[in-house]
Amino acid sequence: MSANRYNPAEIEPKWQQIWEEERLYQSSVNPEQPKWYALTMLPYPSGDLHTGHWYAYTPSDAAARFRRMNGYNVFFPIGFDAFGLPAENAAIKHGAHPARWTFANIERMRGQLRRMGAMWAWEQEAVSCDPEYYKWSQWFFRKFYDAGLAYREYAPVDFCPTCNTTLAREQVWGDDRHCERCGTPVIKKDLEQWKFRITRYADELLDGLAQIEWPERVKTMQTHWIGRSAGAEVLFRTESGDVLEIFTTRPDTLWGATFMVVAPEHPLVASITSAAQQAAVAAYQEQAARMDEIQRGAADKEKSGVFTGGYAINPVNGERIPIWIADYVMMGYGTGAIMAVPAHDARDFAFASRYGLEIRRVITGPDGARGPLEAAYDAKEEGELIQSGPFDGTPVRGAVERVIEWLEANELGRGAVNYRLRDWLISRQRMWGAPIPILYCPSCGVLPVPYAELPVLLPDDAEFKPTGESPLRSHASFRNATCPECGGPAERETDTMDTFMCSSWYQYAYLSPYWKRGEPLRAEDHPWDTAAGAYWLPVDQYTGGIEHATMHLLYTRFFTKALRDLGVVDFDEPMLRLFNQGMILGPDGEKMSKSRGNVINPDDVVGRYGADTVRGYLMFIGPWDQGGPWDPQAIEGVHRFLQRVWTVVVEDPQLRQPQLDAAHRPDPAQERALERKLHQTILKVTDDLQHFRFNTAIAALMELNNALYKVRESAVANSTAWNQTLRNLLLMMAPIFPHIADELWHRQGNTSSVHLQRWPDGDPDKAREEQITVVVQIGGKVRDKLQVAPGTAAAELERAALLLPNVDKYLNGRSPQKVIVVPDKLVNLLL
RNA sequence: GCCGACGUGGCGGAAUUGGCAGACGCGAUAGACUUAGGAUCUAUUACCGCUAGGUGUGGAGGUUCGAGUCCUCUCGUCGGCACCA
Repeated sequence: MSANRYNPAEIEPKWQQIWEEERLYQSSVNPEQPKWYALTMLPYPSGDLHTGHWYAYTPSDAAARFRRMNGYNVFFPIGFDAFGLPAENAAIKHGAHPARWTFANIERMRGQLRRMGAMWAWEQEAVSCDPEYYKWSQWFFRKFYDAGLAYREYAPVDFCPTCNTTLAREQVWGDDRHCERCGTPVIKKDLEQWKFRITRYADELLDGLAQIEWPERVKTMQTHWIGRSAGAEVLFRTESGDVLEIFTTRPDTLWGATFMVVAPEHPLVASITSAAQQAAVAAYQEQAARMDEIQRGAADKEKSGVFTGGYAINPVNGERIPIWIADYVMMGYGTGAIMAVPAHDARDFAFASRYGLEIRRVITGPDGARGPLEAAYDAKEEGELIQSGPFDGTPVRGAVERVIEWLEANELGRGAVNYRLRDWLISRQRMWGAPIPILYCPSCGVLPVPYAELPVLLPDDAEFKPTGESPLRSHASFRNATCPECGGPAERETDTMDTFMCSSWYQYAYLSPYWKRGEPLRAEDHPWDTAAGAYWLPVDQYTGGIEHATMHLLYTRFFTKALRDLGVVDFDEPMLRLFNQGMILGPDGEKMSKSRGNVINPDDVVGRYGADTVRGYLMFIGPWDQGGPWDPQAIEGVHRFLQRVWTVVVEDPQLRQPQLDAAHRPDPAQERALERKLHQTILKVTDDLQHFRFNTAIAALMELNNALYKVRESAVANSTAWNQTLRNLLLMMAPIFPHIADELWHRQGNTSSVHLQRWPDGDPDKAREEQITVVVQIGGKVRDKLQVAPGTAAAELERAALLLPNVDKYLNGRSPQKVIVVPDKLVNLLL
């Protein structure tokens, strides 16, 4: 009897095994077939799969399966982003090598991932901490180095005191500038660090957004992050004759500059400062430097600054204006110096108000106002320039461009563009990452490790101590090397690469994992199988969380553009389409966390309901990009649905008694109704799945099954429509509920997998209703309804409406002044 | 402070171009079947009202024959940026 009950614990492992044995999901290059590279952000092997993984992966699997049934050759790989700090922390705690911890976790997670029943191409799995993987990460570094895209710089950098490493700017989050990983506020340090010249691609990273189908949210975040602003660089001079260059987006307000502000760290401060102001300036500089360590940019803090005692000459009008230092001017942006135009800049206005500096209006108000200002007026559209020498009377709209031309003609400045984006800092003072392949030779200087000597391997005997320092620094045989130039002793770089480096190219690694395994590398190698790349690349559909908007998703775009310029790829963007799923929350609507005690363990729920139910429930909660709370009761609904599908199929009257009494002929109208419902469902589900609307697709499947359920005891169950509906229901369930679909598919007598079938075609003619309801309103209120054939003419609808008894009652002898008829929708009679 | 998204039953959420608000599911209520039911099946379930009917998509206005959907203002929640000149 048990064989006839829905028992996911029995059928799910069975089908997973069959699929794997039959290599059902391994796809290979086939030029005859359109390809679809479906990619989902790879997991970090933290040790346990959580509900968030299920929420990210099972819908993306359903989407990939749907594509496959629609005739695409789908490549859907998986791997592990396996470098990172937790492994190192575990090593310190337990004394085991990070590799052991990592590979044990990977092994465990492979099993958990398999239980999802996803169509991953496991044979092409890639693990980023495998030397055969990171040798290519190092090869890319070397390529970037040779191309001038990787460089070393001594500069102030963000440092996380908990992770004991520097971070890229993208990895510092929030108003308290905390570490993206551990939440600790970062501090500033001056250090020698390796960076990638992502800023070289700033404009292209902006422009490229136009050619990819990514969520606007992500595009906006990247646009803001890159922060392109156009303006001018203008050459001021100090009284002592030094050039003091400023950047401004409003060169049209140059005549309104009443003072200048330079960053406290500006190199000219010392020479500008007068003897009398020296003490005050030094004190302010010291205070600013200290603030840096704590929090310089506390947003609503009142502006402060100190007069240097020095003056500059405004090149456009020869005026002598005071130079101040203030911490609201940053050394890291523009030139670290600004002209202050308090009349037309809110920050300068606040500063000038506090210190009693002149506020000179140089743009009239929209109404022509020329009087004193109560607040900064920064409009660019209305008004004209005043007190601006040759530009008096110039409309402010377009004035920026005209002033730039004038500055260039007079050699006082030039048009310039600044970006908020900074170069990508990739050095990490941690052991568990890909070593940066660089050597330092006392006589030959900084040298890249020769290609043939890659990879620079991580030692397997490193000592892990809770000192906070990378074990590579104290590992003599790692650190001591031979100079490839002079053969003398050299020292190895002990910093490793940011793990975002490894994940910037993993979509390529999957094509031919561990390419050229064991072979020495050469500069002219290609880092993956070019035949596979030519067919599969770029990625057609990428899915993952939005938290990577300005990290991974920016880095991988940069990486691809850099590879294109190196001749490695021939396209501009790595991922053509992106979808960001939302976040699954605990039953209390809060983020799942151990401390809150609201964690749902996927292993438990899979054990109770099976993977298909969990998959379906996660997709049923709501729109995938919205996320939402896990409701431990609502999952029952999806489970019941599967039970009912099971019952309909397994207890199919035709399976029990194929020849029903000839007297029990199905009612043709009922049969047509079922067929209609089927085609409506196919059209709906097809459209929904194309757009990741799993929740409404499942609702439609439930409706279809309810329709079947309602007539299963009737003679309709002995009709072609019934058979067709049952068959197509299973086909449509296959992407979301892969196990039960295949099981029932076989129980229906089919021999090849449901996952090898073509997606059904919905027929709009068969889906069309025979009768539709047209609402009859009087004065906008629904008073009656008409049942008519679709497409009934407006005149006919109006005539029929006027004959309705309710209409007669409400009109009460009056005749409508106006009649609005929308065919197939409504008749509105206005009095 | 700036930018963006979102506010719909007790709950998660549905609603082409403006055209029957509340699909589907959870929960709830009643009944059936049962030794039992936290299984299953059937019915009901936005709110007020005995009915007729009225009221309802965060709030206030507006456009329209007609607004969850469009416009203006406003409140709330979430996310991004944070003196970027």
